Amino acid sequence: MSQSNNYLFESLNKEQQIAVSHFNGPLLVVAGAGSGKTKALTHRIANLIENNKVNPYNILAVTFTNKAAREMRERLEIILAKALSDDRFGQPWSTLCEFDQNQLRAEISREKLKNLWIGTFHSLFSRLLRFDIEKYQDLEGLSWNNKFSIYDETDSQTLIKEIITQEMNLDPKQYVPKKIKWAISNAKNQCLTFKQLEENSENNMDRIIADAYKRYKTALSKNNALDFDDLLLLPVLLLKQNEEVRSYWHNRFKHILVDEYQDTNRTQYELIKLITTGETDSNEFSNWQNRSIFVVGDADQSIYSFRAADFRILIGFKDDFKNNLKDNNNSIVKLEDNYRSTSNILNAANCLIQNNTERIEKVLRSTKNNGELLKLISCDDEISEAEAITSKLKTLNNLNIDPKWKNFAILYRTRAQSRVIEESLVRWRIPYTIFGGLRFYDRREIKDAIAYLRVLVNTADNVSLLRIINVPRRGIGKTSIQKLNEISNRLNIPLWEVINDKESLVATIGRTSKGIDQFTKLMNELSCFLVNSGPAKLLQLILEKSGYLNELIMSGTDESDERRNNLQELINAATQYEEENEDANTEGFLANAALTTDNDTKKNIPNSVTLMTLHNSKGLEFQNVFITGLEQGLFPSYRSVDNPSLLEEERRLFYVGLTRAKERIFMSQARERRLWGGMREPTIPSIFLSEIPEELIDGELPQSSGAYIRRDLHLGRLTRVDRGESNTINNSKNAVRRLYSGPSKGAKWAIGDKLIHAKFGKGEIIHIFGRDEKISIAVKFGDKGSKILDPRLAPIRSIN
DNA sequence: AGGAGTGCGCTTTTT
DNA sequence: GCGCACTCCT
Repeated sequence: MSQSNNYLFESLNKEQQIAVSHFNGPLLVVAGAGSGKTKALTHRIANLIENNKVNPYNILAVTFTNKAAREMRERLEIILAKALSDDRFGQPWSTLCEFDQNQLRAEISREKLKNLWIGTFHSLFSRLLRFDIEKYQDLEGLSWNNKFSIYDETDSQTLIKEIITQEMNLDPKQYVPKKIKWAISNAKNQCLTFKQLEENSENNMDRIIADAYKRYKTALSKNNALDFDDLLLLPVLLLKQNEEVRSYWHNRFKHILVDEYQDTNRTQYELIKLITTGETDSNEFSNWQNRSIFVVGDADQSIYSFRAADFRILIGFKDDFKNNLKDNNNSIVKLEDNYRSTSNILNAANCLIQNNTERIEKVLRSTKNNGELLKLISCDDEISEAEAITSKLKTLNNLNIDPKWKNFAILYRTRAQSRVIEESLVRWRIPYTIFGGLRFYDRREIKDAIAYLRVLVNTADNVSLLRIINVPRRGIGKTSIQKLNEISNRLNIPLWEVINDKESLVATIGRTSKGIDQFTKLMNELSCFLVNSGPAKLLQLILEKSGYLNELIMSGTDESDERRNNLQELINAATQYEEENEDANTEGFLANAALTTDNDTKKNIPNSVTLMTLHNSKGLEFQNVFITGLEQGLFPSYRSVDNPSLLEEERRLFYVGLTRAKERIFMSQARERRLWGGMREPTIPSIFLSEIPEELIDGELPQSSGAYIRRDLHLGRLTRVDRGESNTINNSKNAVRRLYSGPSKGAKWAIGDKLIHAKFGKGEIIHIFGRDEKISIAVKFGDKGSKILDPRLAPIRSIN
């Protein structure tokens, strides 16, 4: 038997084989771009099941995106189906017709992989909560039940705004709900409760955030709702406090795999640790018999720290489980063979990323030839940049080198950059698909329809209730709603019950009660269908009986037609959901809808150029890649130019961009650019251009025009910063390099050194990160607090 | 109660 | 330049 499964290792290199055959204990797989990490993951799961005889029921495989989860499941199905092919049909997989292949895959999926948990963090742990949330004992006595709604960013922001303005009576201009939301989310992602936030608060703002966090939590509980962050935080709190629940999941999941480990945040990390070890204090754990934790990631591709992802978790993996390891050296495997890009591209990427201080040393080894040089295109302004890209596209297409538009991707740092490029593509009639933008489930009509479903499932959900109470119009205005809300709060009766009580309603608000009566009647009628009808039927009924559809038909505009189409698509999605899930119900569909983006369902224009942000390009590959807007203040972003750790993240983003390309890289830069519709401003070429060896670059060279845009720290405004010397620099390869030689080149810094900064004034060095040329210094500036600076870039000079 | 008009503020966004 | 959120007007 075991012999017959060697096929799992046939197509793997040595390091991949080590990763795949790993069985007991922790293993970190450092997987460079294009090194076949999905292959390692899927083959390992197959190996666990086929050779180690692990029950799929005991395996937990976690990803960050639905797309990655789906891809993993599909590839796993195929691997296992291949193994079954000989037995079943007496012939190899590749010779089977598509129908037989699909049959076999369906069988694998239905039988073998039925109990395998593979999915995103959020979907898997919301599933866990559906089982166990009622066992959670909150310190403040708050509770949830398993019909909970999942609030998206908009829903929770609505709630927070209400808390800030109504409950706390604060000025939303001074305390911007979006920022408060961000701060709360950040705390939740660090696994911090509002109490901890309160204790650590240093100023008024901190205290207000902690207070808002507390009230927000109460409000969520009142609505029987959770936000995205709670789907991870609550399981952590629950697993910590409830030994029984913890040991149940610990005993179930004996083999845990995490993809894109560099993107985990503290809460996700805690979660993984709790389930892996089954202990609240992981240092006590040592029994790795028939148990493993297998994480795959690349610190150099960590680009989501602004969402609280912390790649130091990956770097620290080795130490996390150190005490428990028999053999420390076996806890890390590096996949460095790259099967994607030419060696010129990889050399450029390797050199660039060397400039980062915080990383795990690794290189990308090419398995291909040199290929072409990286092409640098320098343009007058953003319009000629777009034109230059378009003309390059046309040339390559006409030369018949790459006769397909789908082989091109145009990447940019900010969405705003796409418009000019689109205009140019339209002008030259080049088909393109723009990636990202408004999510399907973020559309107004979709959110409305979903809100109806949510209220039917969970009548406590006031955010949804208030969204639809007057949609379509029932003549229920702001004042009546305010009154009803007041009654609800005063008497501590859920809003739904207040409006569902006809008699007291007439007594309190009189005439407007007619519209509300209409609404509650509708909802009561619809709720009869909740148990016996699936979500598709229910949606159909909602849209018909509420008059929503009618209103759209009556208005008859293009926009309303589009909305109707979208609603039809929502019903189709519900139907599909029912078909794909045996025990499909409306609750499940709602969870699915909340946690699904439509990037996968989006209709792509066939054979078109792809436009997307650099962030969106992670995990993809293209034959030819354009990286645009390589200017200081744009890429790297103006928020990062004088912050070393943010700059390192921008550099990783550029690294991600470079490593998307198989054959060719085009980098473009404009000497002047119009930002936010203002004046055209001269620019400085991106520092990253100077970090790629000259001999790898072919191109018209960037001219520096001597200014870059950055945020003025005092005014909070964007200002143009002149660099006197840079005007004199002309067309020379050294131009870019010379620009960054900065005022403090060659200066040696030590802890305790005193210096003066152009903006922050006098300060003292309290810590030094990195060494040699690549240091950053932590400086304490009297009342301005501490900053981390790059001594090569910061406007500083030493004083003694 | 709801539509038109004005002013402000601006990165990236797996879920 | 553009979206949005809030205000004022009807």
